[in-house]
Amino acid sequence: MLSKKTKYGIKALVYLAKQEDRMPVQISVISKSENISRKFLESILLSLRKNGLLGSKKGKGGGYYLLKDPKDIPMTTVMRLLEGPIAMVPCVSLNFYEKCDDCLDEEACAVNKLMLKVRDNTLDIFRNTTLADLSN
Amino acid sequence: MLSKKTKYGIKALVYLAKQEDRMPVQISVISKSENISRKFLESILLSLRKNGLLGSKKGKGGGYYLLKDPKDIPMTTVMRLLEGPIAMVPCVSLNFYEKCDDCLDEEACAVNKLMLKVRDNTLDIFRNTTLADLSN
DNA sequence: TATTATCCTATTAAATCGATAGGAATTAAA
DNA sequence: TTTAATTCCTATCGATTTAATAGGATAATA
Repeated sequence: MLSKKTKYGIKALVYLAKQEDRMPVQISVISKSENISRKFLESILLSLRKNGLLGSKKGKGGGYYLLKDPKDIPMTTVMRLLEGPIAMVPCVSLNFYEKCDDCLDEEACAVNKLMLKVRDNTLDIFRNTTLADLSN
Repeated sequence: MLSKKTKYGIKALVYLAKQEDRMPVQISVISKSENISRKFLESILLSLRKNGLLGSKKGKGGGYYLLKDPKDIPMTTVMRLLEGPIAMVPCVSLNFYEKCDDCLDEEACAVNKLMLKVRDNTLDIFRNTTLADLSN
């Protein structure tokens, strides 16, 4: 299940992607428009800034803005920052790989086999969808 | 992320699917073979029996067995019983649909749009993979 | 009757999630 | 130079979920 953090994060990023200019948008504006708890959204945007996706400006007229063109931000990046691994099990994860301790032979594991297929497909979608695609 | 319950459940089902005969297999046999906590596995198999996937027999020589031919058990069934919804958000779920309370217009929602694609692909894989496929 | 299993309910420790609180730091405008 | 607006940061909290364990009830076999 997708966490609310991820859900809200995507909505906020799409909101920012829809801005023609790159003027800062205040947290409260986004939170009202998207029905997201202001404080919660604050922490989400902060983490997206720390991870290099957003820029921010303090003080009056401040807010958050995208650092790159929406069409250059694939959903793989967004999902990994917000939700973490795209794979459903660590043993098929590209960026967060971990061996299972119960599993002796990864090649022979049914879960591994199945979830590898799912990951490949999901990855394909996220790679080929950008923030720009979602904001049209 | 896949829960251990689901992971263990799939492994146990595949183990049972590999049995040529339909003789009952004891929990402890599976738990040792697959490195799964015996008590935890017990509760998992019990729930699979209550949901009509497994049969059981008590007492000496007892255990669990599949009620159907592995090739007639698609992973959609298995996943829904063990993990619940296949969709990453309730608003794109076929069997567990729920409206988001923050979302006014589902059609216009970027998360909905994206996760619908993911669900379609994942569903396709689960529909076209049976327990028999995984036990080869 | 003894033994071997599943059945059932309850409990628990740890982790995660979603949200909130309150003030520090910074910037723009009056 | 002051005031208002806004992000920044850390800490905390309650609720839920997860993974696992415990212990006895029930049933089947030999």
